[in-house]
Amino acid sequence: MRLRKTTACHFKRKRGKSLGSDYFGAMPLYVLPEGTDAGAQIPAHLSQVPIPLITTTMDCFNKSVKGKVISQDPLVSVAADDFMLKTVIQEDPAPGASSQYMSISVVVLGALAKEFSETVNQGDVLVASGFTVEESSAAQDRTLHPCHLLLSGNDACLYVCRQLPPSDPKSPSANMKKTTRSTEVVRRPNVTKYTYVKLDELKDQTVVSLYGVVVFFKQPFKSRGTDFCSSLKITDQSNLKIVCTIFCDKLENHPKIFQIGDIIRLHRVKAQLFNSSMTLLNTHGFSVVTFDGAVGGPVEPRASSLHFHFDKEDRRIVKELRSWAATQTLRPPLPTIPLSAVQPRTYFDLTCQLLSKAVIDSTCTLLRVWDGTRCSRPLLRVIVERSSVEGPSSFSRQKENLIANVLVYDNHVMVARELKPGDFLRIYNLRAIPGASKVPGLTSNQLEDQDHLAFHLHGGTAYGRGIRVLTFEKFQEQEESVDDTEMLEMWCTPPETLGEDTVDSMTVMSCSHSAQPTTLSQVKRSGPGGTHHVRVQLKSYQPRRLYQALKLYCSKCKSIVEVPDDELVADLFSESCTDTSSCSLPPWVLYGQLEPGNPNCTVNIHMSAELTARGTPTELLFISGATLKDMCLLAEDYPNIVPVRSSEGRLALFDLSAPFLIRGRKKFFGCKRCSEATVQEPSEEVEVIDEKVIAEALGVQLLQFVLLMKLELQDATDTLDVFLWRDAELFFGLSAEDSAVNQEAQRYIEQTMALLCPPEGSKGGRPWLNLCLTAYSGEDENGHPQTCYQVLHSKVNRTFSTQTEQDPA
DNA sequence: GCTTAGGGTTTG
Repeated sequence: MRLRKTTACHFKRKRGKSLGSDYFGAMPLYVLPEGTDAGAQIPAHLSQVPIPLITTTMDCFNKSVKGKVISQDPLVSVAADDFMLKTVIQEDPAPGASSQYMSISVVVLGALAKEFSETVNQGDVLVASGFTVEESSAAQDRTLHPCHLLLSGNDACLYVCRQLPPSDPKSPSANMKKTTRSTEVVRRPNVTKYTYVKLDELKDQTVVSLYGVVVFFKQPFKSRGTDFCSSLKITDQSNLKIVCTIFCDKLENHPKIFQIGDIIRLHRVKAQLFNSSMTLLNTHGFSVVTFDGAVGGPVEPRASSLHFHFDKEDRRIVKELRSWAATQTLRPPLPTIPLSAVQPRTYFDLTCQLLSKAVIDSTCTLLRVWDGTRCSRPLLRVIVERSSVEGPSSFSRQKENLIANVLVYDNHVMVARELKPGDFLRIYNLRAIPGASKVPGLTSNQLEDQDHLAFHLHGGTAYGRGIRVLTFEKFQEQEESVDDTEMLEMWCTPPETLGEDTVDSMTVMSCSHSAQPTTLSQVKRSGPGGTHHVRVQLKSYQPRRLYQALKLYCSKCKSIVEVPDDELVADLFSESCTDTSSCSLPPWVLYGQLEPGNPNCTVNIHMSAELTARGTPTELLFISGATLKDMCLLAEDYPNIVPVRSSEGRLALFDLSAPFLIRGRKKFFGCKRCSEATVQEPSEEVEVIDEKVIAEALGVQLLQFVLLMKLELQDATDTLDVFLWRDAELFFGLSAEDSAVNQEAQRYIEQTMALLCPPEGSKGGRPWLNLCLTAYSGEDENGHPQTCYQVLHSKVNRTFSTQTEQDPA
């Protein structure tokens, strides 16, 4: 078994260091040797839960779930260096057992998802731990569990047990027995070394693999047969231009081509002579990967299949083709132009955001879009019935001036049906048409708009005509090339708030900086030392469970430590209960015993002579021989309980793994590093006895409860991990100390996070947040400098009501 | 299992 550091070790190493963004980073995936029994290799503290018994209310601590990988979706890149992957695992049914809910979806997030995609094959046996259980929104059948496992963050852990191939895949007898599907199941990495041919080496009826530069492409369109069809033309250093046709029933398996100049790698395509020209057609086992064509840009494969071969040699070929292509005139001078640069009667590609849409008739759909720029010509208004509009049916006058009405026809109507308001689109071969052209169902008052521009996407796929929904990264890439701050602002502003007097936000800032709002990509470029105001959405946050966000902070040595577990504390106290050795008492102590509730224990009470002299003997009690439960019961009646024990014949405090003080429901802890604890009574001068006074008297460096969360923020330009820590109490409007003991407060924080980051697919979407960020120099886990970010001076627009609070400790 | 399309001189 490949051993990795555990998250606990990871944490320990970080103690006392400034907060780096790796704080929640390490997520292990263990690969067990082939053929081993997964069960024998899994840590013994994990107890396996059968898949049908999984519920959202189960305690996931030290639990594991085991199953065979029966399907895997491709790795989804949700942001730079952040990934998501969905897989389904299935448990072998016990003989005679019902087959209900024998399989469950597993959603893996972050770096673990990437590692998973590179490591795990269908058929492997998986053991997952450190997961949470969520209700699944996916359509369910009787075999698939209505919940899914979420593996995210620190505790997520996967053990992979490889299945040995049933036999030599190359042997003819094995091939006879196997279906196409099972060859995929046992596909091993690194078995095939591909050789790539140049376009002038193609021979009729041969199956080859090759690289090329895209010089023409159509978005996949529905063929008359069963598949979608992608049609493209590619070239390479041989300067031949070859038409390539790809049939595939799944859209996601089609080449992800965004623009002319993209690099494409094709595996297992067949060369065919057609009309005396060589053409290429996909054949069995076909796969495709594409890359951006920009010289010097990152070589990031855009693949749909989970298993694809990619190595240094591929990287070299991509770079070589890019350099070659740069010397050719392949790229159109303007790949896409903004609305502000559109000329009447021209065809162009438009990158835009869909605001609303309306079906006009069976052959025509209206898309209302904008790209943040103002068209130099007035835009045609198209009036449609309110009831047929999906999305807002009207916008303010100011917004209307920015909105282009795009009429899409025929085959594009089907594509338009799938679009959702808010989607970012690229519309290829869009035509700008002046005047009130005939639009089905339009009223005569449209004639007023004779000079106004309308936009048509004609039927058919000629000239690459089509619509593509842009992924976040693609949009971001487009964004980076825009050097117009006004447009940046537009892009970054949610449509529903632009131009309105009140800019809604779930948060308000209380800082005095006059910083102008900026984008996350600008924040990233600025480096450490600055303060920034951003308008963002909360994409995700860690940890998901509030108790994991509660930490203890030492203001002296600046370290952050975990809150000791109640069970461990209880064990410590219980252990000392059995210790009956006597000890000498300090001269200031008055001693008494309590009626033993438990015959094995003697609860000893020690009081301060000073306080007794003042007439308040029970204001501070030093208690030994009591369990945690007893201590807590005493704390209900006495304001300050200090747990003590006998150590080497003397009265002593516990090791600081235990609370040094219990006040009501609150437990207070001391810093192990900064405390020199001894049993002492408070000095004479003090009037009010509180945790600070007691800590000082005992030589304990008091630890402060803090909330520590990592938020992943997003806007249209980028994503950014920031910490919520120093001002977390301000952010939520309640104290971390209270939230440690108050269930209402805990629920309030969890509800607030759910409001800021509603689950996928919920109504209303993610709210926008105005936040003040500070950038500072921190360290990563290797002690290398790294810029970290914190949310400061920002408060959620919500109030925690303490009315329901019964016991304010 | 086979087919689909085979770029294109757009035009509501």
